[in-house]
Amino acid sequence: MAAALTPQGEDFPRWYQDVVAKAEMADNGPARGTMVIRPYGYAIWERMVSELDERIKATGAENAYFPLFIPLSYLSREAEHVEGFSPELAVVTHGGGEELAEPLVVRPTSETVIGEFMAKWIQSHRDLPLRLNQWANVVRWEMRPRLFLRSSEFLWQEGHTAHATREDALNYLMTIHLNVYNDFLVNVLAAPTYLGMKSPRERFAGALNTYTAEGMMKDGKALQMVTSHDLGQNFARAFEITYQSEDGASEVCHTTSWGASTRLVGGLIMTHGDDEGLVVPPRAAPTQVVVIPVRDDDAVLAACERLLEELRREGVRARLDRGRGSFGRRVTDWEIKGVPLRIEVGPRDLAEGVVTLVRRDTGEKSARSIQGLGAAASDLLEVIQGDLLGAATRRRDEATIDVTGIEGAIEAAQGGFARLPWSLVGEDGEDRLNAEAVSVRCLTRPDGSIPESVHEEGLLAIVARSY
RNA sequence: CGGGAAGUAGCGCAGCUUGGUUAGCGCGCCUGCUUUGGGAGCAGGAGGCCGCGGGUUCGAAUCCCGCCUUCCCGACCA
Repeated sequence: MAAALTPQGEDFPRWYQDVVAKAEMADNGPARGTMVIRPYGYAIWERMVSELDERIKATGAENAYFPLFIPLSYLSREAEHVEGFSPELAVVTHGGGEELAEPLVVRPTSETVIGEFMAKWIQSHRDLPLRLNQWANVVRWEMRPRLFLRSSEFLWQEGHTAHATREDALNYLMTIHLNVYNDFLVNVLAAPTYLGMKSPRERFAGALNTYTAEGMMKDGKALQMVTSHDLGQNFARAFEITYQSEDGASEVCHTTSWGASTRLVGGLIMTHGDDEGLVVPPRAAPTQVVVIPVRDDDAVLAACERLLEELRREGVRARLDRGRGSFGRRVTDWEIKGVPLRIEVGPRDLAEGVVTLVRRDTGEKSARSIQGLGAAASDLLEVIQGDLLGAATRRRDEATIDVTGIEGAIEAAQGGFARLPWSLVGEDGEDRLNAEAVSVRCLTRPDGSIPESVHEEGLLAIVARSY
């Protein structure tokens, strides 16, 4: 059988492109850096949206929508913010056939507009905390676009909150980072990460601190999966987001922002994919089980239909694939798309009262009784979910090497992550790493927990090549 | 944006060096028949502004200039 995809070991970037194309996830758009997300890719994104949205709402945030066009002057109000973003801004100078009095930027992120309206809506401590989230597209001009990983326009969720105290802001931010993002990454995407704080040079423009979750891709490079920012009072001062406290004094709010984007789809591909294609963890899969009749035979099709109904009764997202080409063709098509579990139904199976189950992650085949198959499939999906997390965690741990200096870190980063004391890095060390295309991905405590400050004693730096 | 490579049918490519009939091949697609337990077989068929624009020439996929897009390596980022 000819390989459908370039093997990962031969050329990983090429493998990635092949998967995106052959699994029918996305195409390049006509303008440089733009992306057309095809139904299958979008269905995976919708699974992510649904899981994230549910968790976000559970923390008390509400969805809203702010405009795509932002007056350029808004960006300028926070000095570091505009400086950080100006290289990647798309600016609209004309509208209705005339030059605009003030240029509009196409939102690269919405701290500024949302800040403006928070200032308007927040009067009293009784209005706090204000917790907003929006699902939107944003534009950041990219020099080197890659489907899902770096596109000039992408989809994301951006949360923005305002709090009375710094303590409340930080507590909430940690709830988002751990109970929303990390829970989603671990339990839905089966993607273990290193949680930590960004080094000063890697943090968001205008933030006091940025928290990250760094995933390890199968080629050993890091991908920032999500981001959460402690904005302190920087934006609150710039946009005059203030409130009157219980004792009547005027106080400046503390704000946060946090986001997760369509980049997660790229992260999913590179976390679990193999030489046969995509591997989607069951909880992230739009289709969890595909039922394939081995031949178009009335008895077989009838059995498939009954099976499909039973699976759906068990809450399994299942579909039937019939008639589209040969059996082998259908099998490989679904393998490339990474559907977690395949059920093959043929006359020989039916004669014995069984069907054949095939796991996408291991390729393992087993015959199971048709009786109670819905529940059995549902259980197996959970096993697969757990096994994928286990395998990804082992890969991450095995490819993380403790080193004692910059040289060792650069060497280790050729095939995975390196971990070393942050005190050994410093400005100079970070320069040397960056010169070798290696960067400090995050700072963590020795026990893996997230520091409160980059100045804490004993922090470790996780360094790697990255996307 | 700097360095490198490339754009010819939906996808992958040949043709270009040395301009010259209806621009080919594999896969895919359509029709029919036979098939179907791991990318099916036979027969017939459809599909091309040769990336875009300009130039040279009697004549351009082929030579020259500009632009656009894609891929790889760097600096920037979700």
